[in-house]
Amino acid sequence: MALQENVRTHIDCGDCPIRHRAVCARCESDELKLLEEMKYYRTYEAGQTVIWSGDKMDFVASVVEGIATLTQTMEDGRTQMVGLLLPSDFVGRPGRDQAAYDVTATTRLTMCCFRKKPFEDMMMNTPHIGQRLLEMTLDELDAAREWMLLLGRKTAREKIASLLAIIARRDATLKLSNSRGQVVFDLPLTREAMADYLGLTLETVSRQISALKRDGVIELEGKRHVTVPDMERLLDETGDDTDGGVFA
Amino acid sequence: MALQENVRTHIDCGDCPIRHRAVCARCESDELKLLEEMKYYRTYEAGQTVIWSGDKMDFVASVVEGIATLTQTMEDGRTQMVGLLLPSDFVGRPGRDQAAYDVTATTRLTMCCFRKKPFEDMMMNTPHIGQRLLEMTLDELDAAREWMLLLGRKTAREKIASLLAIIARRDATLKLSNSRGQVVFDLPLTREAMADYLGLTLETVSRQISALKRDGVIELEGKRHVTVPDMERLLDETGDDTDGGVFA
DNA sequence: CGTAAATTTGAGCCCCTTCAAGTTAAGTGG
DNA sequence: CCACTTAACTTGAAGGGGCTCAAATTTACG
Repeated sequence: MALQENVRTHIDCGDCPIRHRAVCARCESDELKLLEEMKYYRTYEAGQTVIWSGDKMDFVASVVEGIATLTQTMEDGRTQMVGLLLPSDFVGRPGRDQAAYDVTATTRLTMCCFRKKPFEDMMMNTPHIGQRLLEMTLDELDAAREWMLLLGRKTAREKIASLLAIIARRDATLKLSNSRGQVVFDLPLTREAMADYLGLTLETVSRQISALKRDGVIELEGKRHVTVPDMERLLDETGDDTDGGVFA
Repeated sequence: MALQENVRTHIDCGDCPIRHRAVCARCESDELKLLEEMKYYRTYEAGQTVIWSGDKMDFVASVVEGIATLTQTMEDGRTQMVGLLLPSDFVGRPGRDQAAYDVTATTRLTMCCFRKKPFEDMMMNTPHIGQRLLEMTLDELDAAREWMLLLGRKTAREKIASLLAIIARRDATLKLSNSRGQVVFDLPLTREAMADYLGLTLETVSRQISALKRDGVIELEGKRHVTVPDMERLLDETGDDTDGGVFA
């Protein structure tokens, strides 16, 4: 079992939970057939490293289930998370054979991997994959730029509120709770991972979470289970446009 | 002349200085012909706003000459630059009709604009444009992530050194000076623009530039003309891997 | 129940910001 | 050509937000 634990039996693309959002979203059934042939599943335990920066990558992949992080590290150990990978997100870059970032599973993680060479060949011949990948990459670029604003200009309190709002919003769409009422979710990240995401120390993260709790913006059960009694109130704390934008 | 100053006569794609690096880089001559029909040039003076965030965008464009910035602003005025647009860089997003960021010319700027609808149609039919755009977007995403590390984890001194190194390196490739010896260039940005890029105040930028000058890392003539006597030394100050990477 | 990891909390300090003033540089009109 | 104006930049002094170092507390788990 030890050796086999990160190998999974084959799943039919038609039954895949990320079928309509992943890089394969636009593929026709004949294209899916080709993908079926080059794909394989791998699973990782929480905390396991999926890829080390600089490693040779002979595959690209989609996150099927679980959460992973993309991080960059300086020589002296300073670490910055540069991406949070959720189900349907894409890992790896066609045309590059060495990983640029560390990829780490923060929960149990299942990935749908494609052997790189066949995948690249397919990208050349079928536009649907490249089109979808472009769309996803543009979305990621927008997310990265939003994060640049957070890292460069927001206060610690605003940073925490922003992170909580993002997680809350994501969970709200999944659980279809009324997004302006009470929202409940579990933090998928440790305080240290949050610090690495927000460009803070873990102590500051802890202090600001305590402060938000003290001020009634959030409620905590244990360390990870969060209740947001008033989403509007949390959004006020992020520093972002409140109205959500007639134009946005 | 006032009304006409931002309109330019037609330039043949074959003679275009960014022909081999822009979004059109992979196009065949028949594809270029199609682009010729939907393109037009516009120029802007230094300081002029090209697009306001939220504006309706009926075109996408390539920077032909000059430098522009992409910035995001919070309600209270805090601003963060999220991109620096150099010749051959692409502006706008196919499939989106409202600008997500402010675009401002920092020098005299010439752009090659494509009417959006025809451009999008062409992307559907000719893969070369989409392929190149994907490549460029992935590069931008990498740049944005490198910037996240800078914003989140670097000190003010390291931030300044990193910015100078990027500009120096870019100018070095253009002027083919020996990249490990003396490098000379002009800063294309004001202190305030640098501050907005680096997530600092303009006072801190000024102080750190003075400090680097005092320490002999750079020499200044006037406010904008910079000489780097020892590029290696400057790179040491950035906090990045010195060796440049056997693996990188 | 015991150990280690995750988290919280405290105290002091330092880097960067804020506020303020002074200096340099680049026009502009007389 | 020079006074005037304004934007860009530099420098100083003081304060604060987040960091560092340290210890206590909670939680997870064998």
